[in-house]
Amino acid sequence: MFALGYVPDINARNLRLGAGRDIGVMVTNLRNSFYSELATAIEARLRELGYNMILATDNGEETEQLAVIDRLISMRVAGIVLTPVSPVAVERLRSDHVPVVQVDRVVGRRRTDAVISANEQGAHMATTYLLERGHRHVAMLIDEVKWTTGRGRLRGFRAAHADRALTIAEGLVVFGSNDISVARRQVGQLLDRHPSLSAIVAANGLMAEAVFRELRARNLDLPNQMSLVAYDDLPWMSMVDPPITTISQHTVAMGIACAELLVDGLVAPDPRLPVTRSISPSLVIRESVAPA
Amino acid sequence: MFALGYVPDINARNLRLGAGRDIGVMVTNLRNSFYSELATAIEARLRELGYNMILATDNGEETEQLAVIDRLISMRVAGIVLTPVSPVAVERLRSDHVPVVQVDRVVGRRRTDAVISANEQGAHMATTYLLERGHRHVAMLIDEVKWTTGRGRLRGFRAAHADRALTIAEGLVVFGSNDISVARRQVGQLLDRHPSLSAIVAANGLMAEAVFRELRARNLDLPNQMSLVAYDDLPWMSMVDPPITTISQHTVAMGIACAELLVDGLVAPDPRLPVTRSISPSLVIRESVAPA
DNA sequence: TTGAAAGCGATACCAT
DNA sequence: ATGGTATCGCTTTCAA
Repeated sequence: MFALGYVPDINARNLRLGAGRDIGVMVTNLRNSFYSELATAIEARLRELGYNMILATDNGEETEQLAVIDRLISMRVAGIVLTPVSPVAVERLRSDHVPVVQVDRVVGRRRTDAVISANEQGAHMATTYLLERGHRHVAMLIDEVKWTTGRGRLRGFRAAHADRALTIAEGLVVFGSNDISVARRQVGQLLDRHPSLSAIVAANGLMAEAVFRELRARNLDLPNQMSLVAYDDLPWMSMVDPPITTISQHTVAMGIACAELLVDGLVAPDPRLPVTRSISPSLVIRESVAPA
Repeated sequence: MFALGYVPDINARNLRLGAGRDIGVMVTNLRNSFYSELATAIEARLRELGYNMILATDNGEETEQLAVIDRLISMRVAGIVLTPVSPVAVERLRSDHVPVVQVDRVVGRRRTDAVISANEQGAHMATTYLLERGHRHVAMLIDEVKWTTGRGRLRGFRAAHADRALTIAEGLVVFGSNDISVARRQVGQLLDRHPSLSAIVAANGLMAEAVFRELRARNLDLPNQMSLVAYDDLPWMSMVDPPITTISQHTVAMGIACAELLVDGLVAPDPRLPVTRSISPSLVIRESVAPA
């Protein structure tokens, strides 16, 4: 009989030490592969750095996010990485002196460490790619502008037009629902009302899916009758015909940055100023864009 | 100043009580949406039952699985749901008296609670659907038969032929690599060597992707030159053209069953015999099959 | 070098 | 009812 079977009690250890080597990671959900890839990358890097990830989801709901935060605090995690939903959640962590890294978007007035994608730059690239190919009636389908993510993407879309002294016609920025079937209907309306439209920028994976499905349902030829640039490189985008040109956010790099930034703050002898790491996205060119 | 800011220490509580209301859930990875959907469903049901999920992944590696198990045991979780990799992992839990539910596959001689999909039945349905449409040279592309999952699916494929007194030609069962590019090459060889082949059953999502990509690369008309039935209903399968006919495992139902089975065992006054819940899959008919 | 004891925070129990 | 106290297992400290 060898010592197999004995496993130290982490609870006792954490209790004695006040905190352990667990890091809470909270994302919106696991179905969206942007989040699950992000979590996977964070976990891998944390492990290398000697920490464990405690993964939780909040469905993008403020109440759930607050509940999860309480749970993580009660576990005395050493720090938290989260896709923030509400400034009060972040403020709660700050006031409890829990090291925080906000990822994907940033909320609140007081700054914390953060890892974001350069959304404005990404949308600018996507839009410019279309304008360069002669498109003059380009729409953006976007689900929200209440977070930095959506705001940045919309800004990039506008800036790309402004750079070439082009104006965006009324009604070409449409705010899509997160419910895919209503988003599809919105795409339909857009198509009906703007016959001159020749290209669409979809501000995230779900919006891209709505556009793609509606175009196919209407038998519109992608890319010849309508061009599409998406945002986020999801698995289906390389499988469909034609494969979709899109902006990749380099999710793995973002996850690695989250882990490193958090641990860096943890081991720092004294508090430093919050730092924001911005990861540049890139355009992955496939076949969903044709010249106007 | 109200009582905000005080959060009880779960570590102290768990230490005192010996175990808490945390349930460990271990799956292979989070990128495969079968697993992430499963985890999501388990978490939702656990939460309703008053438990928290601690999610971990093991990349299908025995050493990682054992390490994760130690970590979960050291946290004194009340029980564990896992997609098992190795009998020794399960035996380890058993000998530590940790309630276990095996999900998706079952390992080891000693039985524990388990939730599995009726793999044989699913593959039987998929194969029969093809045979009924006149296909006589049907291949199965399968990644493994070392687990109950793959063994069941292969058995179903064989049984469907046997039921109609049909034989499966030499070389029509091909063991595909988990590396998608080598799996594609294997599909290519299959196609080259068996010109009479008219349909393929892909035993999981990855194998289906390999078939789909190789058919498209060769400009083979799906379904008219080659029919395909997949296993697992992944997001891309409804987006491609033609959409893929496949076997849905009812992942959400499986997750719910895991949570309920585990909690049932937890609250039972005294130990009961292990129970296995088998969830019947169903065929979702789309457009990747044509008559022979 | 080795060993004994204090203390972390929540809980259960017992005594008041 | 109400409050004081021992206890869980681990780490740290202090003494022998």
